[in-house]
Amino acid sequence: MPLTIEDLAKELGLSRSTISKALNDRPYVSHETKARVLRTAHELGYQPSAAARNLRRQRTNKIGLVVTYPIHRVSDFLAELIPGMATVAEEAEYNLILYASMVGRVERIKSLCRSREVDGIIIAWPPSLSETVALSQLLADEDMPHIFLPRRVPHEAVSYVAADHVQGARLLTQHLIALGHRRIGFERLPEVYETDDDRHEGYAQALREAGIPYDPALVVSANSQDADYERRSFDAFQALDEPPTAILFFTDPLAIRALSHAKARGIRVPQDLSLAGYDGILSTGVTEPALTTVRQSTAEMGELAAASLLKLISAGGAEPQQHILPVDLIVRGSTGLNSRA
Amino acid sequence: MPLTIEDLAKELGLSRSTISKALNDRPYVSHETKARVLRTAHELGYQPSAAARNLRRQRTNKIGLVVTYPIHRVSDFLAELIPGMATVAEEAEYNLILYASMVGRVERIKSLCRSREVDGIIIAWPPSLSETVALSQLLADEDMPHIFLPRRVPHEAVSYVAADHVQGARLLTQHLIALGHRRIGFERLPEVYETDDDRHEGYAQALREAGIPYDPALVVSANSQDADYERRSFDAFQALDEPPTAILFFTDPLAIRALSHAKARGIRVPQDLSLAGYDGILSTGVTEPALTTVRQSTAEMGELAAASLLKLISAGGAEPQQHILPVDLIVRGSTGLNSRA
DNA sequence: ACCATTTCGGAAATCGATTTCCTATATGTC
DNA sequence: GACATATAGGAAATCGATTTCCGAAATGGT
Repeated sequence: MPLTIEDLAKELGLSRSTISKALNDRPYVSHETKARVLRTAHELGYQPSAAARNLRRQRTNKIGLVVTYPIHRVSDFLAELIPGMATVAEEAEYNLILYASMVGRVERIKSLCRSREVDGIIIAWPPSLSETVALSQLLADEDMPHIFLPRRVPHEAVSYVAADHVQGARLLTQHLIALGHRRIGFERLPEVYETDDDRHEGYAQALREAGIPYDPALVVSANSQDADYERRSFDAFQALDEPPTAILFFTDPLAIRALSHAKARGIRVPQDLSLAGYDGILSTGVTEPALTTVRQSTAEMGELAAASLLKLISAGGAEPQQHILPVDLIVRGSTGLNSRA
Repeated sequence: MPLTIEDLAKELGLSRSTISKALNDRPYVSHETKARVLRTAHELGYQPSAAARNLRRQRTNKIGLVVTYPIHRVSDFLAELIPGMATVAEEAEYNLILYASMVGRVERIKSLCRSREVDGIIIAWPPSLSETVALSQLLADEDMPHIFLPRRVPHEAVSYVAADHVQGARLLTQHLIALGHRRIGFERLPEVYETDDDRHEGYAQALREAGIPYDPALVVSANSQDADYERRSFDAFQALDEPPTAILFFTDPLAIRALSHAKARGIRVPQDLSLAGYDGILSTGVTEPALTTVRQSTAEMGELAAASLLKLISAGGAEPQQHILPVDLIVRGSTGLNSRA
C-alpha cells in the first residue's frame, strides 16, 4: 500500500536506479535531478521499505538485547541500562530489539544469528563463565558481533562491559576498617559467579591490606531461594563469641531487610552494628538510617555497551572491547564508628 | 554467508518452492519429502533470512514501543512495563523494538509507518490529548495498528490501556475521610493532563460524597521544574488558618520528600499530619513510617497493551481496545486518625 | 479403459530496494 | 577535428524468501 520506489520513479519519469542514487547521495546523478527527486520524495512522504533495504544491504541497523536471565528479576537494572543503550544506538541510526525470554535458549540465539535479524547482540546476565565462553565462540562462528554484560569475562577474546566489583567491596571494607571495625561480616551470593568472586576478593583484599585475619565464620552465603535464611544467618552472626560489628551485604535488599531484623531485635544501627549494601538502589536513600552502599553506574554501562557493540559492528573483526567501569562509595548513616573498639 | 534456501534445495536435489512449502507446512508436499526437508534443515541449522521473509510476507513480526517522553524520566515505569510486554509479544512470536528518542518527532513516527519496520506500535506517554488524537488519526491513515499508554484517551475510536486514577484518588481520599480527616490537601501535577484531571476528580468526588466542601486553598499544583516549590507549598499549607490534617501527593517522590520536610519541622507523621503518595514505588515500603499509597499494576498494563495490540494487528480493523485497569489502595503507617478531630 | 480430479514438485513471478553494467552524450586534450 | 574520459541515466541482476502457476503422475469414478 505505501509508496514504492517504482511509484516515485513513474511519478518523476525516471528509473528506479536514478531514484535510488539520488536518495542515497551517490554519484552520477545531476544536481538538479537529485534535488527534484529529494523534493518529490519528501512531498509524497516516500520512505524506503525497511525489509527490502535490509535484504539488499544485508544488514538491519538493529541491535539485540538478549536477556538470558528471568527478566522480571533484573528489571530494575534494565530500567537504568536500556535508556542509555537505546539512545546511543539511535544516535547511530540503530534501534534496540529486546529478546526477553532467552533463559537457556542457546538454540534460539543461534537462530537469531542465522536469520540475521540484528547486526549485533548485547547479552545481559549470561550464565556461568564456561557457558559464556561457549556462547561467545558460537556467536563468533556465526560472525555475529557481541558483547557481554554486566560481568567481566576473563578471556582475552571476549568483549564485555562490567563494573569494578573488587574495588567496590574493597572501598566498603576499607571504609569500615577506617571506622575502627575489625570483625566485619560479609554475606555473599555465590549464584552470581564472577561478581560474587570479585566482591569477596575485594573484601578479603582490604582485610589483608589492614592486617586483619580472614575469619570464615564471618562469611556466609545468601540464598535467594530461601528468604528465611537471611534472618537465621543474621541471628547466627549475633550468636558468635565475637560477633561482627559491621556487616557487608551482597546487595541492597539484603541489607535493608537486615536493618529491619536489627531493629526488631533492639540492635541500634549504626551505634551497635554497622550495615552496608551494594548497588545503590533508590530505596537505600530513604531507609532510616540511610544505607551506606556502592553505586555502579548502570546507565553508563548501557551506553558503553551499545557504543562498543557499534564499534565491533563497523570495525568487522576488530580487537575485543573490554571495559571495567569504576564504582562509587556512598557513605550514609548506616555505618558508624565501632563502639566496641 | 549463512545458508540460503537455495543451498538447502541444492543439497536435497529439490526446488526452492518445495523446500519452502515443507518448512511452512503447506500442502502439496509428500509426507516423506517434508520429513526429509525438515530433518536436513535442522541438521544444517538452516534459518530463513528475516529480511527476505519480511519483504515477501509484508510483515515483520515486530512491535514498536515508542516513548514520546524523555526516556530517563520514565525508566522506572518502563522497568515494570517492558518485561511483561516483551514476554507477551514473544509468546506470539513477536519481538519488541524500542524507539527511545521520540519526543516531538511526529515525522519520525510517520516514517516508521511508511518503512513498515514494525507491524504495530505502542505509544507510551503521548503528549496532550489533542496531539494524541491527531497522532492516532495519522497512524490510522497509515494503516498502522496502535495503542496508547498509560492514559485514557476520551475518544471512541482510539485504543488505550490506562489505570483507574479517578478510583485511585477516590480510594485514598475516602480512606482519609474514614480516619476523620476533613481538611485534606492535594498536590496535583497539571503537566500530566488527563491523569492529573482524573486524580483530582477522584479527590473531589470523595469529598462531595462525604459532604465536605471543596476548598481551593487546599489544592496546589506541583511543578517538576522547580524543586524548591515543594518546600514552599508544604510550608504554605502549614501557614493556613486551618491547615490540612492530611495531604495527598500526586506521586510518591513528592510524598517522600514531604515526609522529610515534616520531620525537619518537627511535625510528626501520622500523629500530626497524614501523608499519602501515589504509584507504590519500592521506596514507599522502607520510609519511616512507610507510605500509604495507591498501586497501579504497571506490569499488567504492559501485558495488556501488548496483547491488545496483537489483537488489533491480527484482526485488521477490529473495534478499538480500551482498557482501564483497577488500582489498589495500600494502607501503611503514614496515614492515621485525625488527632484534631 | 477413459476421463476428471488430486497430488506432487518445479519453473517463474514477486516483494522493493541497491548495485552493477551498459549506452549515449558531454567534456577535455592534443 | 579525432579520440579519450567523465557524466547522466536506464536496463537488468541481485538479495532470499514466498506464492502462483503449470505440467506430470497418481488416483478415483463409472
